[in-house]
Formats: sequence, C-alpha cells, structure tokens
Amino acid sequence: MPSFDSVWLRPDRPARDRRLDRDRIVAVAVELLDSGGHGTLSMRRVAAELGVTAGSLYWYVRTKDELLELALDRVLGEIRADLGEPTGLDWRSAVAALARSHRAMLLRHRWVLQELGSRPNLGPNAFALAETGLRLMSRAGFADAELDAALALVNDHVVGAVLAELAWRDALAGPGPAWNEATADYLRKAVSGHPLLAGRMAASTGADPERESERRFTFALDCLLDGLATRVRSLPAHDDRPEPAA
Amino acid sequence: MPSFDSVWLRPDRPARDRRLDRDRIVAVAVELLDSGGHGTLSMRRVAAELGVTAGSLYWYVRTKDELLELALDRVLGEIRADLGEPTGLDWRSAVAALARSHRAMLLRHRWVLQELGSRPNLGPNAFALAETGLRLMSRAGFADAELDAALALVNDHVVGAVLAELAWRDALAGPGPAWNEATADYLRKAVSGHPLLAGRMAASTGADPERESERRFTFALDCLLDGLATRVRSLPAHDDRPEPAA
DNA sequence: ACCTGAACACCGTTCAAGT
DNA sequence: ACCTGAACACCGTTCAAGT
Repeated sequence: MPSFDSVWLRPDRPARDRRLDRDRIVAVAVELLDSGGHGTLSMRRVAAELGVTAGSLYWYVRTKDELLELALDRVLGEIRADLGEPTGLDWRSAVAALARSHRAMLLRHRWVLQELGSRPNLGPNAFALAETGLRLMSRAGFADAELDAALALVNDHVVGAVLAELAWRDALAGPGPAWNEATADYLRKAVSGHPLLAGRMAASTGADPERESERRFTFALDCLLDGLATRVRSLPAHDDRPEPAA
Repeated sequence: MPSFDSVWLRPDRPARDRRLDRDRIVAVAVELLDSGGHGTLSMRRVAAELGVTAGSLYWYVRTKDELLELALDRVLGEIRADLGEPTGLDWRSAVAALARSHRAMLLRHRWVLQELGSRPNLGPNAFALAETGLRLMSRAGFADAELDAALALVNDHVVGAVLAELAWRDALAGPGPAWNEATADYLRKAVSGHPLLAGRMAASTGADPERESERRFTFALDCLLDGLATRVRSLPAHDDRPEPAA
C-alpha cells in the first residue's frame, strides 16, 4: 500500500522562468495516448515532444501513473456538464444524453477504459461529472441510497458496453485482408458446438459494426430506463437542494 | 494492423522431451497476475518460475500478449457453464446466477478487466460462455437481434460494475493509515461545490464497501431484469434449437 | 528553481549457437 | 526439437551536477 499522496494534493508549481507546466505535459500525453494507446506513451517521448529530457518531467509529476491520472481527468471534462442545469428535457432524455456524451468520449479516447479500473478517480472533473449525474437522478425522483445506485446503473453500463464495443470493433469490421482461410476455419470449428452463437454470428456478418453498436446501446438504454422508471413513481418530485448532512 | 494470426490458430506443440508446455506456462502467468496484477508479470519472471530462460517461452507463445490471451481464456473457464443446461430455475434466477458467477470471477482475478477491452476474445471458453448466456436468454424468450442485445445488456453491466467496484474498493475501505489530514482537506474542498455528491459521501462513510457493492449489484440486476421482462412477453416460449442459418 | 546527463534496474523480443 | 546466453532497443525513475 503506497501512502495516500494523490496528484490532486499537490497543486502545480507557480510559474516562473520555466518551459514546462502540468497543462502542457498533460496535453502532450493525451495526444500520444489518442494517437496510439498506452504503447506510444512514454515519459521519454513526452519529454522529447516538449524539447526536454525525461527527468525534467519529474519536477511536475511524481510518476507516470500520476500523469495518466491527470490525463484521465482532462478528458472527463469533455463530457457534457451542461446537462446538470435544468434543460427542459424530461429525465429520461437527459439521462440518455449524458450517457451518450459519456460513450462518445470513451470512443474518442480509447485508452481511457484502461485507466478507469485502476484507481479511484479524484480529479475535479470526475467530481463534477458525478454531481451532474446525481442531479439528473435526483430530478428523476431518486434519493438516498437509490440515488447513487441509479446513477451507477447507467454509468456502469456505458463503461461495460464501450469496453465490449472496442474489443470487437476491429474484428467485426469483417473479413479484411487479415482474415485468411485458417482464421475462418478456426472460427467455424470453434462455434460448431454452439448453435445459438453460430446463428448470431451468421446473422451479424456483413452488418455495419458502428450501426450495430448504436442499436445495442439504444436497446440497453431503453431497458435500463424502463427498469429505473418502475422504481421512480413511489417518490415525490424532488428538487435539487442538498440533502441534510449526516 | 498486425495480420490476423491469433494464438488460437496455432495449437500447442506435441509433447516430446521438453520441460515446458502452454499449460504450465499459462498456469504460472495466472498465478503471477493474481498475486500482483500486470506489474508482476514478465516473461523473465515466468521463465524463472519454471527454471528456464526467457527466450524459451517464445517457442510456445509468440508474444507476451498471446500469453495474456491464453490466461484470460483460462479464467473465463471458471464461470459456471452448468447454467446452460436446464436447471429448473426460472430465467431471471438463472441469468442472475450467471451474472454473479461472472462477477465473482472478475473479483478473484482483478487483472482480467484490463484484458477484456484490448482485443476480441477468441478462446474456447469465451465461446462456451457466450453460448451459455445465449441459451439462457433464448429460454427467456428472446430471439434474433434481441437475443444478443439482451445478453450484452447483462454482461456489459457486470463488467462495468466490477470495474467501478475495483477502482473504489481500496479507497472506500475508509480512513486507513494512508488517509492523512491533507487528503481529508482536499476531499472536503473538492466536493464543496457539489452538494449531492457531498451528501452521498457523508452517507456512505463507515459503510462496509463489500456489502455496499453487493447491494448496488443486486439493485442493478433487478432493474435490468425488470427492463428485460417487459420485452419478453411478446414472444412465445422458445426452445434452444439452433436458428436456421442465414 | 528548473533542467541535464548519466546511471540503475528493469523490460520484450530476437537469434545464433549449443544439445 | 528445444533451450541457452547474449544482445538490441527500449522502459521508469533517481540524482548529482549544472545554470
């Protein structure tokens, strides 16, 4: 157990005569991650991109892991926070819009999912995003323990769905140049004992994977919101003042 | 784009006078991953554990990534496949049992989630698991496009929920020795503009995180199954013969 | 205060050479 | 056929020394 000493406890150093700051470093890191995933991110490469030596980064950031933490929070800021304010949308539409914005961000930055599971997320944008979600669920009529359970239901599904989507995206792009005869043979044999799976695979070959993903996401979202809706009517309409502290 | 040349296309070499095989290598890899995550898995370490040099592993496995693929499929085999056979359970209970078994595996092997998103999963246990899930959903009354959408809904939620759970597990263990005053200060300030979040955090301090996770998982599962149930009655009861091929 | 340059202890992977 | 041993091209991180 490392002693609890998060990046968020140590603010950026005040500017003086230097050539670096956290902001520029994080920007380069996000760029590298976007361009080629974790494989293309190294301290040496970030430094090179900034015209500097690797060691100098450690003046601003304690470890590579901290840099990833900062990068994660930065892209979390891309999710629509305006949905927290009253928008005139009914709660289902608002929750769906937040989920779609969340999903879009995860698809833009494919490396983010690897980060989400590895540590608690203590950046300001993470907190702001959570509050936005809680606001929507609160307006929907949830409170107390059900408030975060309802939000988690939607958030967790977005994350899980995009994870699966990313894993299969390239493969489902269909018989590209990489699909040789041996691959087809293996797949045939692998599903031979699995009739339902074979049926689904046959039915989905040739389908546009992007549209397919959209369809599934919409189906899932509808299911989730239906499930939530049955639990909502028991509660009176609820405004978004803070709950009394415990 | 690497040409498509999965591990699953190249069977293990026939046994002769050798000291290694895929099985032993994968077993050691899983052990190392379980004990300390990705950080403790290296080709050199696996080799050392087997009394061998790193280079020799490459006789059985093309890359470290392939080794991870094999390790993933191995632990996928720990999920209850017996639920695919008729059990006498109603479909909700059967789906719930599969989801719980899935979740338990992910919690036992915390490194698995990192693998799930990184590539399509072509191992035999992955296919068998998919067929099991499809069987349950088919018995529930789903067919065609809704068959895999329904399964994905449940699977994706399990994955997303465990991801979030693992991220927060240690932190929510509460004010351990690592929680110094600075951390508390930071958290207070960070949630100060977020009343709903502050309320939830206050309400959850001191709660047993394991029980809390269980509660949320159950809530979510109930929601999902309710959502699915409303879509199921329109279809006649359905046996699990293969669908006609396309 | 900020950055360099060199070093340390690791990696994954390749490949001649041994048996 | 199977494994060794050395090498290559990288890593993250540390730290004296420079400015």
